[in-house]
Amino acid sequence: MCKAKQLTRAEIVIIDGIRLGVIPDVVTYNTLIDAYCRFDSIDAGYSVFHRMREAGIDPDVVSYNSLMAGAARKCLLSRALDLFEEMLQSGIQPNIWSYNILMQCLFKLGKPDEANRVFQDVIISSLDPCPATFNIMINGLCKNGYTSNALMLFRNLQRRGFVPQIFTYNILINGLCKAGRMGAARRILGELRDSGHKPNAITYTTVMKCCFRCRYFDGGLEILSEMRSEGYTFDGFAYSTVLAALIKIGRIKESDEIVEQMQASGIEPDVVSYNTLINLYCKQRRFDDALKLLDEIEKSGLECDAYTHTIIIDGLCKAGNIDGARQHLNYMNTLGLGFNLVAFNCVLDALGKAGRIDQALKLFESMEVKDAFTYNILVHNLCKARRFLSASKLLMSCLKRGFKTLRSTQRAVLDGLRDSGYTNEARKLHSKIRLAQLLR
DNA sequence: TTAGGGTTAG
Repeated sequence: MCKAKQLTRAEIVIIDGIRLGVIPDVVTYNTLIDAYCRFDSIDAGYSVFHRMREAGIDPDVVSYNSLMAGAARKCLLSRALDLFEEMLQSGIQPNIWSYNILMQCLFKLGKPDEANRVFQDVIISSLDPCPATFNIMINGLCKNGYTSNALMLFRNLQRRGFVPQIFTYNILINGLCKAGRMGAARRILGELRDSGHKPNAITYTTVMKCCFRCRYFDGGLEILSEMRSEGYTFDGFAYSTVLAALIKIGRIKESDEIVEQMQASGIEPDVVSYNTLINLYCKQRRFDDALKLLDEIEKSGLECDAYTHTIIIDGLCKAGNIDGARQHLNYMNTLGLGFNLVAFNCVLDALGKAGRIDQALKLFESMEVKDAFTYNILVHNLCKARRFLSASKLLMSCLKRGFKTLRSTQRAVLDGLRDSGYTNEARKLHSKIRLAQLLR
């Protein structure tokens, strides 16, 4: 039975109770508010909240915390802040959890200074901060780019007797990895092991992802096998991470092995796992297998998404079947998936690479949205077709729009202009490029 | 009630 139905049944039980003279109290209502916010919607939680008032029962701090947490979970951050205000105005004293949620919302809103002010207030108040309070602070600081401050807070807390939890270590390791501070991340990982905690699945996937991001693929694969030997169950997320990383660097044989392991582990693939597999088959030019997977997705009750079709389009382009790719692009439009910039960019590049530059230009004109990829692709292909003046004009309009241009794109145009005798044009373009760099 | 993570293009 789904959660919403279970909740409806829970309410029926309460109504039956009322008929029998059992009046629900604030705890019963709070349980329902929390469950509705968690498994249904914040509005459903609100509805219970109002009915509670109508029944003459006053909401308490737990009722407000449940609503605030529900709003924060759904990223309705200003709504959560309004609830905090409303609680204060109703004369209800917020507890440490109200402040925890408030800090979390302020961090998510990109207001670390305000979150820090709340934290300082908590510290000097009579409220007892709990481990989650510190974890929320460390995480919020990391997420807002204040990794050094997060590390400093961590050390200060340790000096004052705070014993970090696995949560704390994971938050910090993730923050340091994302900030590129690998040495510090490694030190904290060592401290985690020394503390007697065992790294958990989250620690492993965090570090593994970081290895892949730094292009340290063998290190990532080692973590994968260590994780397996430690008995951690792998899920679709971990497999897709590894698989996508291997495909990207062209280690196709190892990709096949991962697919076998994934299939043997009995994990039910979701759309993203299917998409990653389709990408692998496309890279191997196994289009029949890729199309079989499309059928399998539909049969399993899942729906192909924009990624699925874009991967197919790119695969067809890379295999030289541009007309097939264009057909699939049209088909994609009929599915109501909307305009997909990546798919258009793939076709644009394929047309250019195949020497069909006029068709590429026509496609470019027809595109309702363009990005840095679009411009760089076309500029490169115009250079390939030795149409350097057009390439230069396009590159300038790309710079004017504030899009990033690749150094290789700039070089292709400048060299081409000079080699073809357009030295004035080359000088003009060069100064425009330098100006754009200065303004960045 | 606080932590991580997956898919496409130059």
